[in-house]
Parts: sequence; C-alpha cells; structure tokens
Amino acid sequence: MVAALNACIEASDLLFGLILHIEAIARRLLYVDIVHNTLLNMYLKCRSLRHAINLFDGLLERDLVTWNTMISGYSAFGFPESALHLFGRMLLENMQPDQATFLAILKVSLVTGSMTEGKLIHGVITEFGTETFLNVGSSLVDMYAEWGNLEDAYNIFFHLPERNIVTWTAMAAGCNQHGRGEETIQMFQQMQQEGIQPDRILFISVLQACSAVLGLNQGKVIHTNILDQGLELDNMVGSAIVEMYLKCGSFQFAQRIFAEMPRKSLVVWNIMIAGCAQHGVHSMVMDFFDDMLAENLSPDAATFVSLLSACSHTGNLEVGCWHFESMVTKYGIFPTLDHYMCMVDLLGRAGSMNDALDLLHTMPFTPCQVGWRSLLTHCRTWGEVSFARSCFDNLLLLDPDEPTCYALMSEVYANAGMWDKSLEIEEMRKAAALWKLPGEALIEVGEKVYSFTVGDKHESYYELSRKLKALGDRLRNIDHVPFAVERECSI
DNA sequence: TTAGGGTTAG
Repeated sequence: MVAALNACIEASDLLFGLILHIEAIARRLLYVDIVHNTLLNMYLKCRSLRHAINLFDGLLERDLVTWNTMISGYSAFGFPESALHLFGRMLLENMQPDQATFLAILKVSLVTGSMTEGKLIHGVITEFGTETFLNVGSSLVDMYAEWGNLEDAYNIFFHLPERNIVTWTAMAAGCNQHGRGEETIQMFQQMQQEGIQPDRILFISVLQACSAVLGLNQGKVIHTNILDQGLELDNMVGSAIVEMYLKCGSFQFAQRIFAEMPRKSLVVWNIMIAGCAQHGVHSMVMDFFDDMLAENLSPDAATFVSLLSACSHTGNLEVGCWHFESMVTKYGIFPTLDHYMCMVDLLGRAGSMNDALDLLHTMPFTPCQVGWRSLLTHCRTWGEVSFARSCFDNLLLLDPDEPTCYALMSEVYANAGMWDKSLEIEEMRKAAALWKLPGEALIEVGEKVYSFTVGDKHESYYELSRKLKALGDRLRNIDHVPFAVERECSI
C-alpha cells in the first residue's frame, strides 16, 4: 500500500490515490500510522488540500508525523493562518513539536511576507531549545537572509555550534540577493578554507554574485572549480555560467558554453536572448529566438520582455508590435505590466509619443513611475517640452521625492534653451532636498573590483583625466552632441 | 514529515 501510494506521488496520480484510499478503508489499514501519513502526503503532493483536510480531520489518532505533514501542507498551499492554527491545536493536545514541525512553521513567515511573524516563531523555537539544531538553525539563517535582515542572519550563523554547506549557502545567497555580492564571494572563499566542498547550489549563487559585481576573473576561477568537480553539464549550473559571462561582458565565452550545453532549458535560452540584447547584437536576438522555436520550445513572458526590448533598441517598431500581438494570439501569454512598459518605451523611442501615451492610459494597469519616466526620457530625445512637463507632473503626483525626474525635466528645458524653466526645476529639487545618487562604474583589475563614481579621486587621477579628455575629443570628432550642459567629469 | 539554487527593460 505504501509503495503504491509513493508511486502515486511520483506520477502525481490523484485518481489512483483516491482508489488506494478506498482500498485502505476496506482493508482497515487506515489505523496504521505509515498508511494514513503516506495518504496525507499523497493528497498534498497531488495538490488536493481538500482531500488532505478531510483525511486529517477524520483520523482518530494522529502522531507527530501527521501533524507535521499537515502543517507543512498548509504552508505549501499558502495558508499560513491555518498552519499556525494547527500548530496551536497540536500544542493544546500536548503533542511535543520536533525539528520537522519548526521547519514547516518557519515557512509561514515567508508565506505571510512578514518579518514580525518570523521573529515570533523564532522566539518559540528558542523556547523549545531547537534553535541550534543544524537544520532549524540553517532555516532561521535562510529566513532572516531572505528578508534582508542580514545582521540577524549573521548572528545566528556565527552562533551555530556547527555549519554545513546548506547553512553557508543560505547565508551566501542571502547576501547576494540583497546586493552584497562581494560578501558572497568572500564567504565562498572562507568556506573553502574551512574545508567545506562547494556544491551545485552554492556555485549558482556565487556565479550570480560574480555577475552582480562584474567580477569576470573571479567568475572564471569559479568556472574552473566547477569543471574540476565535473558539474559543468548540470543544467542550472550551466545557465548560471552563461549568465555570468554575459553580464561580465564576455559574449564569446557565453556563446561557447551555451553551444556546449547538452540540454538547454527555456531559462537559458531566455538568458542568451536577453544577453544578445544587452550586448547590442540585436540581429542575434531574433536568430536565437528562431533557434529556440526550432528546438520546439515555447517562449514565455520573460522571452517577450527581451524580444520587445531588443526591438525598442533597434527602433524596429513594426516587428515589436507584431511580437506584442503574437504573444496573445499565438502563444496565449497575456502581457504583464513589464510588457506594456517595453511597448511604451518602444513607441516613445520611435517618436510615436501619442501612441505611447494612449497605451499608458488604456493598458489594464495603473500607469506607474516607470512608464512616465520612460516617456519623459524620450521627450528629451524628441524635444517634446510640453509633453515632458505633463509626464513630469504625473511623476510628481506618484512620488515627489524621486530625484531622477527633476534632472530629466531640467535637461529637457535646457535643451530647448528655456534656461529659466530649467533653473526653476533645479530650485524645486533643491527645495525638496533631493539629490540623485551618482552612477557607479565597476572595473575589475586582477581579482579586485574597483568602484568609480563622480567626484572620486583615484590614485591614477591625472592619467585617467587625460584619457577621458582624449575620448571626449574623439566623440566630438565623430559629431557626437551631448545632452544639455556638459559638466566636467573628475575621477 | 525534515533546512540552501535559475531568466526578463524602463
């Protein structure tokens, strides 16, 4: 019976599972713990919460596994209140929770989207003395790290009596997800010094961190480690390697690894298509898209974001509109806000400002900052001063504390020679005490990544200034006309 | 019953 139920789980065959349930009743097997627990698990894995609840409520006796399975099921189905309620019932019935109970309960805070619940659950876990268990501790690290509360995550991480690859990965991935890629790479190095062998899951996080900090050389070292462990043929590791090379600027390496991948998932095709768009090889976007279709893969929402973006950058309005329409008619994918934003950008970049505005107003989403800012950016290109002012006013209504729109509007006025208006906008920005964060450039030399922003004084300042001036002269020689007021750059 | 992982522009 148990083997047959596990086969149902494997095949997601709910109908066969229901027949086995009837058979279990007829043969009076439902009183056996392992039978009713496997049945419960089968219903949850076959995505039938209703059947699982009926079975659970009808049982005369429930052991710890029964409670844990049901709590875990409620969390997995996105019913955190029911999971917590069941946990309370379990305590009232004097059932002592174990590690598995807390692992299931910890998922609740991720489902509810609230750190407060997570902290309360952490308190309960501490009271039961299971905080320092390896799996519970790792889950706590993961929970805090996912919430971006890296300090609490570190605190638990360092106080655990032991840490394994899962604990390290939870901490390293958390740093990576919250913009601390350098720390992820440092953790990876430290972990190896402590004699822990990285695995495929950790490699994926560390490769993403290399992509984020543009650490091509570091990425190459990781790639070598992956080859040493023979993990390069793993589908998800391969995708992460391709992505790392693309984001770190090495298109040829990415192309080679991609070509060598034995099985290519839709995700890695999407990564490659987006990479072509990022690298400006727009003709290859369409080539890769056609190749993907030839492999009998159907595009998804992410594919179309890359396609529409590529059409926007090549100014290919007609092809972009065709893809936008074919999303629904040919592939049954309904455009999300992201797709509408790509279309607003596409229309605006092509100079069809009224069509872009119409789309912004008629789309089934409330116009957001992204759309208005995109339009405002293109008004700058096309010198649409009054149109720009309308976009600017809409942006102020949505968020008056966002500094970028002031800079754009001021620039539009300056380009039109309306200096008084330009200064007026600058005054508005100053009165609101808003300052745009300067852009940051990352350059890798050896295994170190250097960050540059306006106003920095690097040790090679004079040498770099001479180089910049020479580049500026070359740009002027090819008739490049910079926007608005040219400001002196200093590094 | 039982901890960690992938893509998308503006």
